[in-house]
Amino acid sequence: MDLTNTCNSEHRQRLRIADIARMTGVSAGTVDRVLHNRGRVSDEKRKKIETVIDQVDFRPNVFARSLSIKKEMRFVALIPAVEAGGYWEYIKNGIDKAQREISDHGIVIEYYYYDQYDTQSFVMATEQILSTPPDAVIFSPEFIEESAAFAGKLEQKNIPCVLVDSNVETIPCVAYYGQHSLKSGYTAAQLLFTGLPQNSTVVLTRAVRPGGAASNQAIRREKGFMQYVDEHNLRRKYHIVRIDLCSNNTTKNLRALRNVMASHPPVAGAVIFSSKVYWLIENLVKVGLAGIKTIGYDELQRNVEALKAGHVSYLIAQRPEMQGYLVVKELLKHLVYKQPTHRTNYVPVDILTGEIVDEYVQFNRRLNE
Amino acid sequence: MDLTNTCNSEHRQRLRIADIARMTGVSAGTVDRVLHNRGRVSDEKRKKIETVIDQVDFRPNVFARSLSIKKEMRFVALIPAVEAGGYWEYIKNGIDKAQREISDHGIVIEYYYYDQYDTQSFVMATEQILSTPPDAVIFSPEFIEESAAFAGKLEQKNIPCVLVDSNVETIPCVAYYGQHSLKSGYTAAQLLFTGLPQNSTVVLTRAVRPGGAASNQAIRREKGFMQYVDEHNLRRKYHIVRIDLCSNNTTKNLRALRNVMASHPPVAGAVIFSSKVYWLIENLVKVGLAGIKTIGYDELQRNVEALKAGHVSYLIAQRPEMQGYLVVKELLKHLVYKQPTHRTNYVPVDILTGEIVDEYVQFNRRLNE
DNA sequence: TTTTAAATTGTGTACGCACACACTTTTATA
DNA sequence: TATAAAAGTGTGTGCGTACACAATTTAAAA
Repeated sequence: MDLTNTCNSEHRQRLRIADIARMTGVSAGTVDRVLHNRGRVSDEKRKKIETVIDQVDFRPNVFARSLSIKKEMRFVALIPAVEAGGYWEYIKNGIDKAQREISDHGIVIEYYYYDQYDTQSFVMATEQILSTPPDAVIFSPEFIEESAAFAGKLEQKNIPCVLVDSNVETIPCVAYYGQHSLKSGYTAAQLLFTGLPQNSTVVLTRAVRPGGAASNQAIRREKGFMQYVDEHNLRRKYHIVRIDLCSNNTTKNLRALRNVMASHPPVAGAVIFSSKVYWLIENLVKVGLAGIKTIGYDELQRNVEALKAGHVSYLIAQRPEMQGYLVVKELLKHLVYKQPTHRTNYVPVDILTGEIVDEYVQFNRRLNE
Repeated sequence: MDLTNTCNSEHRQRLRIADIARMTGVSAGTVDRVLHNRGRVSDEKRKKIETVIDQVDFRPNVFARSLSIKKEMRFVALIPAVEAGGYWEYIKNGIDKAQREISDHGIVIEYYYYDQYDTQSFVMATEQILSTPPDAVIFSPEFIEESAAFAGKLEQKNIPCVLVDSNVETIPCVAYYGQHSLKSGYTAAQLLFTGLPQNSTVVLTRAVRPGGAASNQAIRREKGFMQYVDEHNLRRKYHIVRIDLCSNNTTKNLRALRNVMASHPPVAGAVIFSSKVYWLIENLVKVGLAGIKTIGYDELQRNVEALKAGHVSYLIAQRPEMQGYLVVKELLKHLVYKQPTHRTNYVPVDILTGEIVDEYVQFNRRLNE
C-alpha cells in the first residue's frame, strides 16, 4: 500500500465568470451567453471560451446563481386529503421541506386535496387547478384514466408535472419517484414465507374503497407477492386466501376472517397491501388470530408501535418524505436550473424490524428537519 | 372529509432584512446585529426587532447568506487508504460530494490516508495533520486509544472534529454518523436463523488483521449477533462456531473451515462481520459449502453480484456515502452557520435482498451525483 | 460610398446578506 | 462645562451570477 503521497491537496482557488472572461480576453457578458447557450456570440470566441471552461472545469457558484435567479413561480401539489398520522402526511412533510428550501427562489407551493376514495373529487380538483394554471404540478396518478386526461391537458398548456408514489408509465412527466410495487410485494412474500410452517393458511388482505376497488399500488404489490408464490411453488405448500377488507364495515370484515378460519387449516401468516397494518392487527386480534406472522407497509406511527410490540413481524417502507422532497427538487432542476432529469426513479424497498425501526424513523426525521 | 377549503394558498412575499428594518424603524445594520447576537443594540430596539422577527417568522435568504459568507477553510479527512471497490471508497464519495457543494464557500478538503491494519501509520498521519493545523477534521476512531489521544490534541487546539463509521462515545465531537453495530449484528442473526434447519452448524467469521485483532465494528456486530442467539436460546438448537479468517493466509483459512465441517453437524449458515462476503463465499465454495445461507455487510459491487447470484442471502448495508456526506455537512452547520448539531446519529440498518438491491444502489448513486 | 440593419460584445444593476467602518448619541471622567 | 470613552446606529461595499440594455462592429442594402 502506498501511503507516501498521503496528502492530496487541492488549493486551486475557485474561478469566477470574470476570471474566465479575463482568461479568454472577452467580457463577462459574453462568457455568460456561452454558459447559457443564448447565442449572440461569434463562433470563434464561443469555441475559445468553451475550451477554457471545460479545461479548468469551471462551475458557477451555486449560491450566487441561486440568488440571482428569481423565478416567481407557483407549484401546485394535488394529493389525497392528509389525515393525521396517515401515509400522505409523510409525503406532504417532504414537499413542505422542499418548499422551505425553494421559497427563497420566490416559488410557492399550493396544496389541493381530494378524497382518495372519490374519483369525482379528484377530477373536480384538476379542473379547479386548470382554471388558474400554475407553473408546475405535483400529483399521484391513483386514478389512472383521470390522471392521464389531466396530464394531457397539462401538456397542452405546457405545464410540466411530476408524479409521486404511484406511477403510470404512459404519462409524460419530468420525473416520477416511488417504490417498485411489484418488488415490494415480492419481498413481502419472501419475508412472510421464510420459516413459515407448511400446510398452514396465509391471508392476503387488501383495503378496498367503499366502491370495491383496490388501489393501483395494492394491486401491483399483490401481483409481486403472487409472483414469489408461483416462482417457489408455494400454492402446493400453503393455503393462500385473499380477502378484501372494507374500512367502514367491521362486521363484514370479521365475518370474512372467521370464514377463512373455519374452512382452512390454521392461519399462520397475514399480509396487508396498504398502509394500515395496525388496523389489520386489531381485526386479527378480535377473531383470535393474535400472534401470527404479519407483514405490512409504511412506517406510520401506529404501525411502528405494532412492529415494536411484536404484533407485526416486518414493515416494508418507502421513504415517503424523500419522495415528496425529491419530486419537488426535480421540478426545480428542470424549470430553474434547466438540467436534465430522470423519468423513473425507484425509491428503495426498506425492510424494517422492531429492533431497527427507531433508527430508521429518527434518521428520516432528521433528514427532513 | 372536508374538502371545501381545498386550496391552501400562501402568497406572502418573502421578507428581507430591509423589510424588518423598515417595519421596526431601524436600519438594516441593527437588525443584522440582532440576528447574529452581536450586541451593540439597545435593549429597547432589540426586543422590538426580536418580536417582529418571530412574529413574521423571518428566515434569512439562504442563498444570499451563503454567498456573502466566505470562509476560506481547510478540512482534513483522515481515512483508511481507499481501495477500488472497497468500503471506504463509498464514504469518500460522500465526502467528495459534500466537498463539491461547499467549495463555493471557499472550503477545501484534504485527504490523509493510513493503513487500516497499521496503527503506526494512523498515528503518523495524525502528527502530520497536527503540524499544519486544519480548521476541522473528519476521521474514524478505528484505533480507540490512538483516536482518543488525537481527539484530545485537537480539542486543545480548538479544532472541531466529526466521527464517521466508527464511534467512541468518550470522544467529544461535533457529530458522529454511523450504524448501530450491535443492532446490525442482531439483525444479521435474525435473518440468518429464521427458517434455518435446527441442529445444524452456523459459522461466524471475522476478518482479522494480520496482527490478529478484529475491528471495532466487527466485534460489536458479533456481540449483537450473540445477543439474539442468547435471547432466543439458540445455543441449544444450533452449533455456533466462530473462526477468524486472515486475509493473507488462504491455506490456514481453508483448514479452519474444514476443521469445522469435520467436527460438527452439517453447516447450514454463515455470516461475516466485515465487508467482504464475496471473499467468504469464495472460501466456502472451495471447501464445498456453496449454497448455504450466508449473510454479509455492505453493498460493495462484488457483494452485490454475489447477492444477485443467490450466493449471499442478505446484505446489511449502512449508506456509507450518506455518512461521509452528512458528517461534512454537520461540520458546516457548526462552523459556518453556527447552528446546533446532534452528537450521535445512527444511520439505518438496511436489509438488502437480490431482488431489491439494484434499486437501492441506484438510488444511492443518484442521490450522490 | 453612405445608410441601415444585423450581429456581436461590453457595462451596469439587482439579488439579499454580512460585515467593516463611519457617524451619532449617551454616559463617564476630569 | 469640556473632554473622553463607550454605547448605539446607519451607510456602503463585496460576494458571483443573470440579464437588460447600451455600445460597438460587421454585413447588407441603397
